[in-house]
Order: sequence, then structure tokens, then C-alpha cells
Amino acid sequence: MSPNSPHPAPTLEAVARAAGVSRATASRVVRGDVHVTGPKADAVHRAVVDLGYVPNRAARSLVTRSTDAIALVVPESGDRIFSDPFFATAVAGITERLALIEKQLLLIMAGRGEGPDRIRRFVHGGHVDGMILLSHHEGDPLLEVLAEASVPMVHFGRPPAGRTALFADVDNTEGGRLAGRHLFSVGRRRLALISGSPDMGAAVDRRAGFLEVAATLGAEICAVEEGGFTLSGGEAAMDRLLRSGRSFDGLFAANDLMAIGALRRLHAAGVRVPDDVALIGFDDIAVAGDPINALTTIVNPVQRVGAATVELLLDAIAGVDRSPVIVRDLALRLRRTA
Amino acid sequence: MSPNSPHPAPTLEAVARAAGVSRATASRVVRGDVHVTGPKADAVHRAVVDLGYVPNRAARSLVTRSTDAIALVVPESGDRIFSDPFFATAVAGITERLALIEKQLLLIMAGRGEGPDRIRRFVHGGHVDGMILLSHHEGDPLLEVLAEASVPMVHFGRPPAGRTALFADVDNTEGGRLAGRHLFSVGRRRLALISGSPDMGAAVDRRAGFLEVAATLGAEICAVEEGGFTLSGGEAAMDRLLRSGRSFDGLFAANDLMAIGALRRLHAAGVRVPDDVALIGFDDIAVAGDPINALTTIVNPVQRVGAATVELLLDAIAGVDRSPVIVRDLALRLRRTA
DNA sequence: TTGAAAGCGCTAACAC
DNA sequence: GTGTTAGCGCTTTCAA
Repeated sequence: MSPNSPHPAPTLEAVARAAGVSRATASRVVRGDVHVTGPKADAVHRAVVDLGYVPNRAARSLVTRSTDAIALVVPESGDRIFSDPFFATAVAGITERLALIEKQLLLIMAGRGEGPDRIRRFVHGGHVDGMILLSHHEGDPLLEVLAEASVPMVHFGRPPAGRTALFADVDNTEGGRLAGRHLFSVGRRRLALISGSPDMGAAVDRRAGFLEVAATLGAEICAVEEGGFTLSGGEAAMDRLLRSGRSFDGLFAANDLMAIGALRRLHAAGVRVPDDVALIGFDDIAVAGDPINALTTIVNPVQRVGAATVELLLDAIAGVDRSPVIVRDLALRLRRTA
Repeated sequence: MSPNSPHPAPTLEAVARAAGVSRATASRVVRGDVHVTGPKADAVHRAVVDLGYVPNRAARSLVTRSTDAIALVVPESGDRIFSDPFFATAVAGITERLALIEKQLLLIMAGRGEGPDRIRRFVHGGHVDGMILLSHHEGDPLLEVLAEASVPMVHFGRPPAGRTALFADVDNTEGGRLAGRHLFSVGRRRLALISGSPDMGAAVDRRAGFLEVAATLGAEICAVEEGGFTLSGGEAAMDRLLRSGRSFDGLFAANDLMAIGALRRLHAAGVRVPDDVALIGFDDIAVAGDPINALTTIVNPVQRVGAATVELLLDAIAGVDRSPVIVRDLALRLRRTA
């Protein structure tokens, strides 16, 4: 319980002595290096167990210049980040992949607008071997700071236009098309869209795919509102749509959170879903399946994208060249609303 | 972009040379030590900026034996952890307090039943100066492993009975009383309870407070079901309550997630809330305030508890003796359901 | 295959 | 105040 434990942690030196070998040999055995003779290796292993030896990270780091840790940088404030189940799933995908290889995950919340100084100090401080950038917004000065860091970085989600960087993502454009096609296929010809934050790649792409397919199939786009990917944003967007008096019979909300917000407002306004308006979301978060919502949506394999970002980052750290990864398997999940 | 940046990071040695002082002096200035003369200190500061010097953590760590990082250990699987907004808020409270002092947060998910070996290696590896244990369950073997670690630990929430440890928490017993008193005060005399996981302190205490006040005031406890603190657990508990045929007019669900699950089932069963059954939850998570739920609940200052765990831990690391902290200000939030 | 020895970059006595 | 110096615990040539 005391901060100063009674027994100072055993060092490699102690292990070597106990095993009757040199420190170099002990080091080799501990790291699982090849070139190890049977008897001596055994002796070292035994000593490691007996003494409860665990390598000192700092000492190892100092010479290898690597930390076995990676950072998850999230340019959002604390409450915002976890209120969207999307983040939860992303983090789950990342941590699970990382646990397999015993790398540590540092969680860096970089409150938007906070000024990137703290982050700059961090990324230059040699804390981590690489970074995953989670919810990035175009034009965020943080992007510059991170890009200048000396460790590899991969974006979770396509980076803003003009920025070439490694990333893993789903095919959001295709997702937008899928949504549009489905609304068309259930007979809707006057479509509306609640889009996400225009400074995020996912929003831009889903919108583009949706508009494209509407044009191709000959459906009319009656209205577009922005909902910022949040529940309340979705409600507000729906209110504006309702007040505008514009009539439409199909609605695509670019994520489920906004879709659920929209659904509530539609209910409140006495609009029947899907009879009057067919509604489709995006992500398939858990609550989308609640009987009360029963939201038709596009399944977003977020967890697998998370795992993919880790794979990319590990390769980048190892110096292996890779291209961005697009995780396939966007699928339509049919429920009640469309 | 390359893992080997062209310019090797400048060392303290380089700064010292550029400033025309010794390494020791440069070190003192960089660390903001007292004993710094004007001119030399200025020269060092200038050199730091010019060279873009950032101290090497590993080297510093090696000698100071501290890491400026703390771990948040969560004995839950990835999906589970973030699906309860309670966690989100707790994490927000912790990260925000930590950001102020530029300490790093390592997120350690220790999937329940995973076997504590990976964690054992971690806590003995000298990665962090201390730990915060988030959602601990009584009897979890992980607790033993963590308690043996050589760094201080503080529990987020009262530890299981019999375990003496530093913690920060709200007064859950009082919260249970508050809930009971309120139901009584709105005229309910036949009460039911949906409790949390019995291996968690918060569940035990809320239940105890609720039962105590019922006994004191002379209200009858008609039924108790366990809901495991999850939404679906709350639904299932409500189903059992309904099927049991037991009649009651007041219901306390030990967290909002279960309360919302219960509310849905009550609606589905045609039971009017609060007319037939008055319902009160605990936590005041964001969705509790949604018009669709309008849940009367006990406001749980989770974020402040999070900040308090950090304070306690920092003191413990500094060797300052502290007692567990109970954050006051549990308050009743009146909405529609009770 | 093994060992000896030279640091990695920094802090902290200890002298001056 | 400031500089000198001795490590912190580990990895990694280089020789043997």
C-alpha cells in the first residue's frame, strides 16, 4: 500500500546472478531472443519466476527508443466523446486488438479549442510509438501539430480532403448510396437528408453518396439539414425540416443518433413512420434495435475499423508501407422505419 | 511520416552546450527548479525553444522512478464499459482533472474472467505511478493482483466489504434513503426495488438505504428483483415483477439504465407511470431527462467523484495520508415518473 | 553461444 | 548558484 514498496523490484542483474549467467544472457532469454542454450535458459527462466522479475520499462525504453504504448487522440471534450456509442465501439475495437499484444493505450482527450500546446508537448515527449486519431475535424489546428510529430499516426476515418494520411474507414459514400437506394426501393421519391458535421469526412461522403444515387435514380432532394451527428442536433434538424413545410416521404439521417432524434420529433409531430416518412439511419448502434426505435439503418462495422487502425499503425511503426484500408461489409439492417 | 525522424531529438546536453552552461544547470532550469540565475536561465530557455527540446521521458523516469502516468483499470469488457453513460461521465471527470497537470491516462480494460496475468505483468512493470479502479466486483481475483502492486490505488466507488482501501464515492446509502423517502412522500406505501449487481458496493448500499427507510417509515417492501445495472437487466427484472402478480405502487430502480428498462416494460404492459406506479431511478444520466422518459431520479455527481479519485491518488503518490472521500450533494431531480 | 563493456538521456548528490 | 560525476536498468555491439 505504501508508495515505497519494501522490496525494490529485482533487476536483470539480480536475475543473472541467481541464474549464474551474465546480464547479457539473461537479457536475451528474457526477451526470447534466439541463441539460447537449454540449461542456461532454464536457469534464467527459473530465476525470473523465483524473483518475480519484470523488466523496467523506462530502462528498456531508454535504449530501444520505443515505448510499447500508443495514444488514442480524441479531439473532443469528455462528455461528448462517450455519449455517442460509436466511440465506445471504436475504443472497444482498438483496446481489444491491443490487449493481444500487450501494448498500452493512452487516452488523450484534446478538448476542441483548448489550444494544441499540451498535445504538442505530449506528442514530442516520446510517450508513445504511434497515434490513432479518432474524431478529427477539418481545419482543426491540432491536425498540424500531430502531423509534425515524429511518430506514425493513423486516422480513424478518412482524413479531411487535401490531407494525405494513413487511415482505416468504411466506404461512407457507398453507405450513402445504400441508404438512398433503399428509400427509392420502398417507393420514396421526395427525399430529405439530415447530414453530419460538414467538417468530417464521414458526413461529406455519406451525403455525396446519397445525393448521387438520388440524382441517378431520379428522386428529388427536397431538403438538407445539418445535425452535427448528435441526438439533439438531429432533433433540431428535424424541427427545421418540419417547420419548413417542405414535404418529403423519405429521410436519411447520416447517423443513428440523429435518426433517433428525428424519429422522436416525427412522433411528436404526429407524422407516421414509415407510412408518411420512411427513415433510415447509419451505424446500427445498440439502441437502434430497441423496439421503441426499430430503426432501419446501415450496419457500420466500427469495431473492425478500430482493429484495422491498429494493424495499420503497427505496420507503420515497424516501417512497413501500407495503404489506407477500407473495411467492406456495410450492410442494410431492415427494421420498422423504412 | 517515417518512423525514424531525420533529426534525432535534441538532448539536454545539446541545450546546455547551446546555452553555455552545464547539463545540471540546464536540467534545473528545464524542471523549474529554484536556484536559477537570471541570465543563464534565460539562455537555457532560449536554447530550449530554439532547439525544440522536449525531455526524454524514459531517461527521466529511469532516475526519478516515476512515470507521470496513471492507469484507469476497468474490469469490464469493451462494449459493456461504454454502454453505460455512467462510465463516460466518470472517465470525463478523471481525464479532465488529469489534463490540468499533464499526467497521462492509461486505459486498461481487464475483461472479466480473462485471467489476471496480463494485468499482473502490467502493474508490476512500472508503467504508472498509481491506479484508479473503476467498476470493481466483489470476489474478482483481479482485486488481489492489484492490491499487491507496488503503486497506490484508489477505488472509484466503495470497495467490497472487508477490503480496506482508499476510495471516493457518493453516499449511496443516503441515496437509497432519498429514493425511499420520496416515494413515501408521494403517498406510496407498497414498494418494489430493482437492485444492482449484489457484488458491487453501490448496489448493496442503495438497497440498504432504501429498505431501511421503508422500514422506518412503515412502508411495505413487496418485491425485490436484481437487474445487474444494465438496461436489459432492468427490463427483465420488470418482467419478473409484472409476472409475479405482486402489486406495488412505488418502484426504485438502483440506476437510471434499469429504470428506463423498467419504464419501457411498464408502458408495454399498460401500467400508467406515475399514476399506477411511481418510478424513481439513480444517476441522472442524460437520457433520463429525455421527454420520453422524464425520469425522476437521484442526481449522482459522478464527474466530481472522478475528480476526487484523482486528488486522492495524487496525494497517495506524494505519500500524503488521506481518508476516503464521500462526495456530498446527492440531490433529487423531480420529473414526471414520481 | 556467451560475456565484457559501452552507453541510452537524465537527475541528484556532492563539491566548489 | 553552478559544475562534476555517478549512476538509474537495460540492450547491444564486439570479442572471445
